[in-house]
Amino acid sequence: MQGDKPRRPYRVIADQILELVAENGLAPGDRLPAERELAERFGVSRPSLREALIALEVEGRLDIRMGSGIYVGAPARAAAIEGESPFEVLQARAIVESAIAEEAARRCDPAAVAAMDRILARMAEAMGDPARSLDLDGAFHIAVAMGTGNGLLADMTADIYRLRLSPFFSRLAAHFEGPGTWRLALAEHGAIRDAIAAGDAGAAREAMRHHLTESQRRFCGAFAADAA
Amino acid sequence: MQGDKPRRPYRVIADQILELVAENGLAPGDRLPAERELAERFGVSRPSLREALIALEVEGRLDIRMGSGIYVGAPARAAAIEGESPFEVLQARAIVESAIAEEAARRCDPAAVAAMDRILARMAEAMGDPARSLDLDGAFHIAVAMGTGNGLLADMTADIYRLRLSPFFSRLAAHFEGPGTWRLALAEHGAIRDAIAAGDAGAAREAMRHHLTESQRRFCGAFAADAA
DNA sequence: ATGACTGAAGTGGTCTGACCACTTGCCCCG
DNA sequence: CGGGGCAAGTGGTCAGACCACTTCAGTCAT
Repeated sequence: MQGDKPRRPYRVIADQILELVAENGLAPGDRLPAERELAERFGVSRPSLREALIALEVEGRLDIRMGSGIYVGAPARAAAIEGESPFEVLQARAIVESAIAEEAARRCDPAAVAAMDRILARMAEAMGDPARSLDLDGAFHIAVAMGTGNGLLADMTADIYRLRLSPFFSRLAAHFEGPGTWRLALAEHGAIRDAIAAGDAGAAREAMRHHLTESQRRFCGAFAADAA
Repeated sequence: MQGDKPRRPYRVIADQILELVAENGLAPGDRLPAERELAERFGVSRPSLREALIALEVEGRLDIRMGSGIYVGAPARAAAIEGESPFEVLQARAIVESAIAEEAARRCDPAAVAAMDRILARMAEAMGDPARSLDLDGAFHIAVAMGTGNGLLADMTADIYRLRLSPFFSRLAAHFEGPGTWRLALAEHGAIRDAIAAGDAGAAREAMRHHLTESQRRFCGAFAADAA
């Protein structure tokens, strides 16, 4: 049972770094202590510390300059990522991905449909494996976006999906995701695929909205159970 | 002037990893070679290789499991996409922002409409100032997204608009943006605002699509002039 | 023949200590 | 006062060792 995925070790250190930033009231552009000092302070080796720093840099929270030091990054990106609630994520997905599915149906690209088919086949095989199911769920949504032939839309879909994968969201989702719900999702995916393959823009839009609305409904049920 | 920021060393290795994934047709869930093998293959030390792996994990492109291996991550980004072309940006905007305008009209939030009004008034005053017009254009689109009451949608709108502000895009756009076109844009914005205020979802959707399609048409004209 | 347990091999995670490349600041000289 | 050089401090990388975890294969018991 996958349950709660253990936290990545570099995450633990990364959080300690963020706490230090907060405690010292460091603002964008302010300099953190040197790696050697941070490593000693947190009681870890420098390579381990660096892993955490790189994670934070990738997220835009830090800016690392060779020979110079480590600086607090520009806030815009970081703040945005923290702020979204699961409901906002789901709502945004319903709005955006419905429009994307509609466009994919207009274009009706056989290669995209073939990719969806491959993913659906693998989803069917992966029913007992929640992590795998989740991976393939994301891949399916990206494949739909790829069906628009617009790389930016695919990127955006991936970006929203990534929010779906945040630890908080995942912990709650674990309550309602199982073979039963993945079977439902698979059927809903199939309906989306069929509408796109048929070039039926309205149906594709409705199928995607239905899928994400149902997902939201399932999620709300899980949230209520979590609160109880 | 920031110029070209030198590439982060772990990025270089990360890109090599992504190439390897692409060359071998690896799909989500597929396993990569072990760290030791990858480090040898790329001619780097294992800690350096790990830094790249962690960057890719943070981005959701890889999934690293202790004792098990490195796997291609959930929503593999459309890796082939280098940079979004202006046409892709405009198309994506038409698709996504139309859906957003539709949702804003459904919600019909008076505060959002008031915000749009304020921006439109300032746009009218700013006709002779292209930079100001551009700022206000962006602000208007974000205000529409705020009308959905969904912070993530507002963020996404801001993110796409940011692409609109890229140097390449701006250079081309400068050919067709002037008081005449800003007057047209203002009128189009007005139509969007009116549809949203009236709670007419269909009209809002069409007004936004018309605005962005017209913007695209104006842009295509500029592109042709640039090529000549 | 099947299932469970154990051990080995392979995996990622971490450390130490050394060295390299880059940046910044200070001092000296013209 | 300005420019150049050097030292100190910074991040970047490496090699080699060891640890914790996972997976798979083989063996034993039922």
